[in-house]
Amino acid sequence: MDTLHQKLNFFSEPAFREALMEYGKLVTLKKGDVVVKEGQYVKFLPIVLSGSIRVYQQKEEREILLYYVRAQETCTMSLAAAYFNNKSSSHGIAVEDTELLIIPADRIPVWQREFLSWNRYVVQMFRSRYDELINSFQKMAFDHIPDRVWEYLTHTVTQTGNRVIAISHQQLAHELGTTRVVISRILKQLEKEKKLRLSRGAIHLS
Amino acid sequence: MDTLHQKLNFFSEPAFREALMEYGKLVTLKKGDVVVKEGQYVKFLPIVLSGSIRVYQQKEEREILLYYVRAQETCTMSLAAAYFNNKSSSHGIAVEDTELLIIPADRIPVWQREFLSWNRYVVQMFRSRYDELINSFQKMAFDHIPDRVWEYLTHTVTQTGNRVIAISHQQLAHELGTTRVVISRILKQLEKEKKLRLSRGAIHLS
DNA sequence: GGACAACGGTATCAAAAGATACAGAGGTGA
DNA sequence: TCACCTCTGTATCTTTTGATACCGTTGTCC
Repeated sequence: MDTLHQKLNFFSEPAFREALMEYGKLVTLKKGDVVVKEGQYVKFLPIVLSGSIRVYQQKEEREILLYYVRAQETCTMSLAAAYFNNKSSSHGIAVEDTELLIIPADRIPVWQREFLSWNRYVVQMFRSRYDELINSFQKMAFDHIPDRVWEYLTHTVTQTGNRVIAISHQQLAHELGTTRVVISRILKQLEKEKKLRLSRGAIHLS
Repeated sequence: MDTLHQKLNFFSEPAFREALMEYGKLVTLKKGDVVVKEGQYVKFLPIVLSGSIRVYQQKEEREILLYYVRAQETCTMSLAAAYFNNKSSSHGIAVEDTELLIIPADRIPVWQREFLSWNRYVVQMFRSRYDELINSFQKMAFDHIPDRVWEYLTHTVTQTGNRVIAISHQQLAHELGTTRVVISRILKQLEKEKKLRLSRGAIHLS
């Protein structure tokens, strides 16, 4: 088991790591636990140490996946909301067992000015979230669903290092913003092309 | 003609306005002038005082509109690039005559820590750009093109306060990421429904 | 006036994706 | 074992959107 101090050394400034240890509180979440709900004030900013959190918005029955917060990342939606003391406009749910360091909201503006590490970290996070979103946007706009499905699958395999993806067609449809029937159709086609094998609740890439 | 000082008083901190006046340089652009090109290093951060700049990305023949930088706003893409001394991944072009205050890139991390006004401004800008993009994303994903066209038109009318919109079908198609024929079809339909009148190069809302 | 380019109208065809419906397979718990 | 729920396969039909092609109009520049 790594110590907290070790887990934080992706921040280069020692003084800043000290501050994180002093003000941060370690929290452990079980898969499915809710981190934030829409409408709640954001009093603590989470930094993920291990595991991952799914952040999404809900508008009139529709769900929009914004991003996953993974190890060493933070949630920019929470950050912005906390900074201005606004309510959250998103939901966050742990998709697996997750360790968080939570930071009191009032530290944000202080550290923002005090620590270069933090400042760079924040700008970097905003930037990469924005880039991610542009990317999804572009795919949504220009790529056909079969391509997006295939990309999702290969991407997941490289991420997890496992050629077996445990997901139902329904969930996958949800991730890509379409319907189950469409996904089943496409997956079946991919199976015919020998690119994968289907089984109940799982997809095996070839 | 407003003085520069007056134009900057959307920043509340007087000391910060002083810094802006000291380090910033006023630049005037003509419609069509290029502000940044993809691949260029970003040495100056623009803050728009009047007019507007269109920021977009170009990927394999496709164009993605990111946002317009309008009065009192800055370009978050430039900000992030400048902060990390990266090349720009976007293009920026003045869509009308535009006044800019340009700030040397090295001021950004300094002011970030020195002035609360600036700090809040930056976070606020990141947040609203992100929200905008989520919004477009959502519309792109769930709304049909006719609805998006109509929304674009009414939105533009309220923005400009003018019921006449000077835009060609081709341009409009471009804005919404579709083709001219589709737009012509839809506009004709809206005209039949008496919601607007068409003329060459312009659309008159009823 | 004539050449030319941008703009707009419309028809036809094809592809992509969504909606709906129904059936069967697998797993679980009483 | 039976009831029940989730997951998957598949067929049919419709809607939406894109692609292409062709033509007339308008405005501009020599």
